[in-house]
Amino acid sequence: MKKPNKFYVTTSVPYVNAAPHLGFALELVQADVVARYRRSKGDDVFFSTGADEHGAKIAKTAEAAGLSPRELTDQNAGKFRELAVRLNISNDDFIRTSDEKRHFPAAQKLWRRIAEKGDIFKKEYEGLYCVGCEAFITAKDLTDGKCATHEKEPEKIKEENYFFRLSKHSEEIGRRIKNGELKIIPQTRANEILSLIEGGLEDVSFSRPAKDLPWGVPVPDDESQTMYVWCDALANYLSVLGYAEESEKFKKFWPADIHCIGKDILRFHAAIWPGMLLSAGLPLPRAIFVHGFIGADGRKMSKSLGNVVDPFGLAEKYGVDAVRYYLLREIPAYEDGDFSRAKFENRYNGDLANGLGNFAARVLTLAAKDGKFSEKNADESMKEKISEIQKTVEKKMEEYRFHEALAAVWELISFGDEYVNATKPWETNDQKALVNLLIILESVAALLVPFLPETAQKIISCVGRDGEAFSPKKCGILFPRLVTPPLTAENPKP
RNA sequence: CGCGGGGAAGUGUAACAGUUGCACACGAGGCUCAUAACCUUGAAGCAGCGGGUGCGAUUCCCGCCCCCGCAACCA
Repeated sequence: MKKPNKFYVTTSVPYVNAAPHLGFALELVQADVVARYRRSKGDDVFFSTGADEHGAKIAKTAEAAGLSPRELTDQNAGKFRELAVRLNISNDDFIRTSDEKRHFPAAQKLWRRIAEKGDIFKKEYEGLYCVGCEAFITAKDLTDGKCATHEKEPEKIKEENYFFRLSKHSEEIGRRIKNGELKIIPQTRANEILSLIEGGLEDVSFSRPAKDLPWGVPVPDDESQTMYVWCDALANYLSVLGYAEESEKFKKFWPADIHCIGKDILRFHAAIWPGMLLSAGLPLPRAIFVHGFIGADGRKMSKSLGNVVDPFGLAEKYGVDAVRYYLLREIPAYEDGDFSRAKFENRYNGDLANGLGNFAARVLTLAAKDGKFSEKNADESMKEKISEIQKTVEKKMEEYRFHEALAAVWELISFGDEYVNATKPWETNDQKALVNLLIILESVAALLVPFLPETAQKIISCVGRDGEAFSPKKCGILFPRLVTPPLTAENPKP
């Protein structure tokens, strides 16, 4: 028997400075589809997500809320964990960077490995420090020599930090990306990062004085310094597997087969992270999948605009699979997308209620009347279409084009609807047609398992296959059609 | 000259050097198993602007305009 492939998929670890929003829900759902798809192909999958919890911003937010950083991050990380549950995400683990037992030793071990290679060095850093921001700022934050947000002149401060010699690995990183050992999807993102590397990567700041940043992972053998984000947050991909103790899990699953990330953190994952791994002598991830951002009503989603979409509320109102469907179908996998109530309800009614739901209902109602069927009565007329769609879905999934994979599945639904109209089983009671329809419906459901696990399962159980026999039963309404008041001049908002 | 992405029916999208395809919405017809759903069919785009190369450009090249990201911790 063939040993199953191992497959390690991750989301990034979101910064838990605030409650999760729809953008991270997108990442979770995309990674989940990958994980479920690989499992369905027989791979041995490990799927991790988690939370990035350190840094000055968290410390500040906590203070403002009258909480300790620990209290705040417990609260917020809890929400992210809950989001994964709510969205029916099949992650195998959830790693928190504030986990002193699991994460700290891994991050510190990685640091030591890099240090042993001579790639960490101390350097005096001189910069403009704004007391209001409690952070270093750069020239672009200045207006008339003053901090744009606090209207104060920044002070010149000298600080001693550790740096990581990223520059040394520049060429090798570029080489690996070019030859496909580190694949970046989509290609445009690879081009972007390559052009950056072309210019040579600069060394990056790797620590902060502990007095300024007490909330973080201590630098090994130097209590006066705390790790800056890179060696801390990125190390989650190792710590979740038990890197510190070289566990079996780590040996089996590293390197990651795919990191799912947002475009904003591409640089860190495609430049700094590979640089660190090269230095530490660890294999590089095989691929990085980069999704875009979700806007709301055509604008950027942001707290200050007050248009942040809450994924919990959506799941509550429309159901988990509806949210998953929207994210996977409406948002182009490689690009930015948009969320609006109208678009959501359009997709819901058009594709889920009228499309999938209605097709399932009509087939099952027709078939349930007669009770029992045997696959032997099926003919070949629709087999070709089914296998064509299966092939398309497979191909699209290999390229992580989730929206196009779903579009293909809906082609099969449409084919099924046409088939019902053409064969008129309610009139002819044609057994062959009914079995064919059950098989089409079953194929649709099978293809949807990674995308809409709940719904797919429901359909599969209603189709009622037992070996070659089917005993279908009515399924109830899968997605009740939404009735919205018509948009009129007097009533422009639903 | 910082880097990159994009401008196509009302909206959203795909492919492509050779009569622009699809989806939703809209019009007409059909059907009645189904969630007023489904099927057929129609109308609707001189492809941001200007130039170049070609027998021929939406597609390749150049310039411009507009939008949007990134520019070392916003998913």
